[in-house]
Amino acid sequence: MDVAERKRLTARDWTVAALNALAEGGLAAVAVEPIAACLGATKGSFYWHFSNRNALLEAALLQWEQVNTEEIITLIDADPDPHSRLRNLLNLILAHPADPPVDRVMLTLQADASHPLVAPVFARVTRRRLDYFTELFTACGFPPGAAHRRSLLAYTAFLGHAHLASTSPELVPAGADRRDYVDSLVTTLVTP
Amino acid sequence: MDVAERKRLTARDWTVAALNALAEGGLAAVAVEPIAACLGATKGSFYWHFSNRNALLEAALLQWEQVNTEEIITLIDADPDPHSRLRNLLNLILAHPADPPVDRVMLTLQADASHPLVAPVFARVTRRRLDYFTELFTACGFPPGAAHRRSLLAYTAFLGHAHLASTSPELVPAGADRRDYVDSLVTTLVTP
DNA sequence: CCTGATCCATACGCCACCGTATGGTCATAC
DNA sequence: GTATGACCATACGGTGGCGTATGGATCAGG
Repeated sequence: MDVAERKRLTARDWTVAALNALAEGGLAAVAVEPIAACLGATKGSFYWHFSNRNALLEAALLQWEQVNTEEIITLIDADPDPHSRLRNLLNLILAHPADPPVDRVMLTLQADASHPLVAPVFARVTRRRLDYFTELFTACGFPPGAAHRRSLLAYTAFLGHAHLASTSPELVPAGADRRDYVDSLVTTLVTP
Repeated sequence: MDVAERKRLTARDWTVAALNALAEGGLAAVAVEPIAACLGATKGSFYWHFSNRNALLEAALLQWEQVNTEEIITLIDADPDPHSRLRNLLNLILAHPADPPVDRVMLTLQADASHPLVAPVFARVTRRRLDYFTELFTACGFPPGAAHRRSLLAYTAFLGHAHLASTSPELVPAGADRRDYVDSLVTTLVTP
């Protein structure tokens, strides 16, 4: 939670902390004073690195967009086989909540999706992810319409899975059950 | 938004307004004074009907649980054919956001799912909905394991669909596309 | 060492919301 | 008609977060 015993903070420290707060308590938790306390500092430090709360929010959102979408796509794109890419991606994003990367920010942000700073980032991320899924299904040989429909199902299943895993982790398959579930989902998405 | 020209308010008026606020702006929007203003009243009225903000929240959550889960289940259960029930249910909950009943409260509440008043209601609703899906697939002849897996896919697809429809309605199929999408989803869920 | 720049703490005013206290209004019972 | 109780407005103190101002600390270069 805290940053050990560092005396001087950097702007990045604040955006990381803000992103954690965002994942934990939603947009309302991105509050200067609580985050300062959590970092062992005060507002005086914050207002040196950022002009105001919105600037922090903006930086945190951009960082989220970068880390949690673009980096994952470049990671997955390393594999040359489209079927492998699809399987790897689903296996990654349908991870059990015990593993970290269920995208909690996407969920907590949903409540404030109409916020002027959130909306554009949100729209870009959604569009990018859906387009990538469509690209994957197209590479697997599906015609445009079918590829789009399947990408929709894949992405909504991911979102719902993240939602469920985040609020009722005990209802989400784990271990061998999870493997079976992912396998059957991949099969469902790739056949006919 | 407002309640026209009624002079006296009832407790139900407040819970309805609270539920609207919840769907619009999340848990933080369930604030006494703004809702009072929205109802054309003041706090003095509110604290006559409720002991405090938590009481209002609790009432609103119970009402949501009742209207948005139990009533839908009893509505669907009127049909004797399990396949029809499944189709009707999916057709209802995968409605286009232009139609009302996409469950926005479920989404905005997600951000504060760990709130002491929200968590139990949330857990009950999730469990109830998943159990009902499982019950449907069992009635359709699936063995327990498969029924559970399919209920999981159906419910997560619904959640993700609601999420997507709420934040990027233009990316969700409408009209004839929607019918095709629901049809293909029903087919996918009911075969093998 | 001294100085300037960087980084941060403290103190302040502001606003939004919670909850309380108190008194006013209005309908109905009698 | 007036008394009672249901219903509501106003005014108040308390809290927590935002943003500003100002000065203290710390470090690098000369």
